[in-house]
Order: sequence, then structure tokens, then C-alpha cells
Amino acid sequence: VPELPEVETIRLGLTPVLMGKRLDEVRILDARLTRPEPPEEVEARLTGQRVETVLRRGKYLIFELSSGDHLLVHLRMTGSFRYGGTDLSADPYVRAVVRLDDGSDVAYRDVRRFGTWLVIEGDDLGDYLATRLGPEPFAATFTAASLAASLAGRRAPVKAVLLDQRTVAGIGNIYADEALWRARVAPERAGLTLDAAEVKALHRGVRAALRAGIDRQGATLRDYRDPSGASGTMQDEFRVYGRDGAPCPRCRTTITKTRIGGRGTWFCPACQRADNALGRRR
DNA sequence: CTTTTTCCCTGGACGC
DNA sequence: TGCGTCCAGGGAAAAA
Repeated sequence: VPELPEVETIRLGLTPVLMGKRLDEVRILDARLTRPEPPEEVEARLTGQRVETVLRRGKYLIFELSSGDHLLVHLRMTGSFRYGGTDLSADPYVRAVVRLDDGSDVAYRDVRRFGTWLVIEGDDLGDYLATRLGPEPFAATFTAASLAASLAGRRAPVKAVLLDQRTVAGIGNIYADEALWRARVAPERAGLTLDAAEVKALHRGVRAALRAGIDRQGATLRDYRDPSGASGTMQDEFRVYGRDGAPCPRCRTTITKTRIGGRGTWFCPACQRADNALGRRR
């Protein structure tokens, strides 16, 4: 499941492969990828362009093209890029292939076909991202105060607020659980019940969880691989995600699995408080 | 405005 | 061995 750390790892892997290269041929093999745009139109807009830079915003990969257009790729559940290594010509899950001007191919693979390729004109990129994404977690604009503002008045579970990309960009189900564990906050707590100290802890928890993931080149559970085919190692460092029945690494209490907002949710029922001191006194 | 639900997609795990 | 059911979950869209 590519979240910010996985997408950042992919960005780092693709940068040396694509920087300054011209896209000589673009073949989109699955029409779903560009929906509602016809694949031929996207192929035409990409073909012949050079890749100026490879950027990331939240979970989006952004390929800046010499035409001024941007290709926005969202990997959703199982999207990945492959470059070099094994022959993918017989792989049924390759959904697009791009031939570079050095003769090599970059393949886009996606088992479940949730991923999207979208071409956006230069001027429209800012608006497109601004309406969907809040601050980057490591930018100065993501602060305890901005997080507090996102949580204020929200009766939804704090985990749901974290998964809302307008709160902070790039968190998915895994890093939401990991951040809440680090902050010692129970995922089902209503956003508005967090006090200032808890918000501060959560702000730090978000950054620490994402930083750990980036440092370990992401988490490989089922499908995720970097462009060279390598796995990440973050899955070995999970504190709570997927660990129901195992002891909490902090207090040894058995980790519990529940369901919040339709998502599998793992937490420690002992050291992640279901209410804060204020609530208990009332 | 917020919150909840449904949908999209496929492979793997599991029960019988 | 085979078949049905559930689960994984990001985000768009519709419903409440």
C-alpha cells in the first residue's frame, strides 16, 4: 500500500532514470488508467516530451514535462513502477509502458487497477492539488496549530481526520495507526476531544512514523516494490499495524484490532488512552 | 458544511 | 479440489 514513504522511495528511484529523458513512445494498455480521458489523448500529450523533474506531493507522483504539462500518477492500492531487471513482457498486470530516448523501458504495473494517470496543464496543477491536499508533513506549514485547526469541531474519529488528505498530505491506513500509537492517542477518539498536549504529540507522531518509513524505503506487505524491484523494510518495524495478538512494544499489553471508518485499525488499548484527563475528570 | 456509505478492482486466505 | 465469502483500502461520488 503506497503511502508517503513508499511514494517518496519510488520518486527517488525514478529520478535518475527519467530526469532529462525524452518519452519516445507511450503505450497505455488499460483504458481505466486515464479515465475519463481516452488513453490515446494522454499518450499524445506525453509522447515526445522530456521529463524535467520528478516530484511528489502527498501520495501523488508528479512528472514535470518540457511542454509545461504535468503527469500526475496516483498508485492507489497496488500501482508500481519497474525499471530494468526481469522481463515484464508476459506480465498481465503491466498497464502502461514508456520507452525512453536511450531505448530503455519504464513499466507501470497495477494488479487492482485503482491507479490513475492524469495530465494537467501547468497553470492548473496548483489548484488541483490545493483543493485536495493539506500541508506536506515535513513542511513548515504543518504545525501543531494547523493540526489543531483540522481537529477542531470534528466529531469524526481522530484516525479519520488523519486519513483526510486535507489535514496533512500522504498518510494512509498504516502510518495513521503508527502515528497514533506514537502519540499514545486511541484512534476512535473524536477529533475535538484532543487537548493541546495530545495534538502536539500527534504532530510529532505523524512526522516520526513517516520519517521511519522513509528511512526504511517503505513497507512491503503484498505488492509494494521500488522501481528496481527491491522491498522496503518498514514492515519489520511496525509497532501496531497488523499486529493483533502481539504485545505492545511499549507496555506489553496485547494489541487489539478494530474497525474505524471501514478500515482495519490496530492499537494498544492500554497505552493509547480512549479519553484524556479532562474527559475523565468530568 | 460534515459524516456516512457505496463503488471500483483482484488475489489470497479461509470455511465447508 | 472447488466454490462461496470476506478482506485488503485510497479516493471519488452519492447519500444522508
